[in-house]
Amino acid sequence: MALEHAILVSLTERAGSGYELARRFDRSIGYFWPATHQQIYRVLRRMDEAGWVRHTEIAQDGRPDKKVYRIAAAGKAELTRWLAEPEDPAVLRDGLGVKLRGASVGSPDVVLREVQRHRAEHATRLEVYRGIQKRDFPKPSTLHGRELHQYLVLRGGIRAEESFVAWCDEVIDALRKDNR
Amino acid sequence: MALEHAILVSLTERAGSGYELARRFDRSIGYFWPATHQQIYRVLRRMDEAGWVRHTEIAQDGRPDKKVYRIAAAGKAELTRWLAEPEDPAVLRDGLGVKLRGASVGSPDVVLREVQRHRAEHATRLEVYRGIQKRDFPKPSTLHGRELHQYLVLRGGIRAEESFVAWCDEVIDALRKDNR
DNA sequence: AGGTGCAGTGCAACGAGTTGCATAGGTAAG
DNA sequence: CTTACCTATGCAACTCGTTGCACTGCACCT
Repeated sequence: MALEHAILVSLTERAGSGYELARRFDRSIGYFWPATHQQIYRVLRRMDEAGWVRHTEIAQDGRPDKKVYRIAAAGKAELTRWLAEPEDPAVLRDGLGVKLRGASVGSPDVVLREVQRHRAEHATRLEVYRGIQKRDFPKPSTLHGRELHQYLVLRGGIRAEESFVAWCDEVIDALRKDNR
Repeated sequence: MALEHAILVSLTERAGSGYELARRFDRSIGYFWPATHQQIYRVLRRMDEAGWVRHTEIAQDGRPDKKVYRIAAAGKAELTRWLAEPEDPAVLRDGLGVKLRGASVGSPDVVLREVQRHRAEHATRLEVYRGIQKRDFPKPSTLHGRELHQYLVLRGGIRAEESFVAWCDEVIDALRKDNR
């Protein structure tokens, strides 16, 4: 259960409201640990009760009030504890693999089109990641500490998407040949 | 919700009991869609009630009785329907990325060791997959239909693990250099 | 004037996945 | 002889994640 920890990591980078955190997850951490605003609100409240974070209510005009959360000492301790704790490696869980395995039940053509769709979506994500790399990390060899770590996480995303796209191409090619 | 469909795909390959399906998931489909026996039993019962599968109780001596499930016409129809339905591409969800991003909160050394552990585990999985490839698909160019599809799914697993191992190596190298 | 979208927090219900436990007889190893 | 593991199914309780909805108010487009 790492959403708590993903939020804590994000809060060490800077404080923020539930809404802001949800946006941040959409744009960066969420590429590796997706979460909706609902989950984030619930976990923030839980962590507030546990004393891992503190919040300050901020009145805004023209906009609803917001609660800005910042990490507390107990939260930082928990984060440090979790970082040292071994975790099970992530497992692959992809419905496309299941569909491919079942392709001969229906018509393989239908599955082929689905693979093409997935290829396109993964290629789009890949381009987004590459854009971030160009903009935010133009000179990787000069990076250190936190920035280096952020860069390396992005590299993981890029590699995963590259590998996915390459797999789709292999599948598309093989299915086409088999169809003739 | 694809566990239903993963089970249906497995049952089209051959009939089996909940226990047998759980073993099968451990060894093959589960590499791409993990499931515990608990989930499988529950879903089998639900599908039985829905008429997607039928079961026959089989008495065994020396062993508990078992219920062998086979796919019904409604199940096959549902599977065909699902195969044609577009699905959201899988998202990456890896706690190691979160840890890496938080590495500078604790000591980056601790996270480095965790990355090394993950590298080893992924390398082991990769070897397992390569073993299966060698044993079951020695001549990929001769494959057609269902066998080809199974091979391609395995290729996906191999590519994913290769890419993961390569990423770990990149991270390990970069963290070591940054530490000096 | 009306619709869409953004900022902001939240409830309620549901579905999916995890963990611990129970039962029960057989077989193999120490 | 006891311990441990395998086959086989299942309940109960829980956490995690998803979806739909509600309310407020401003800004922008048509």
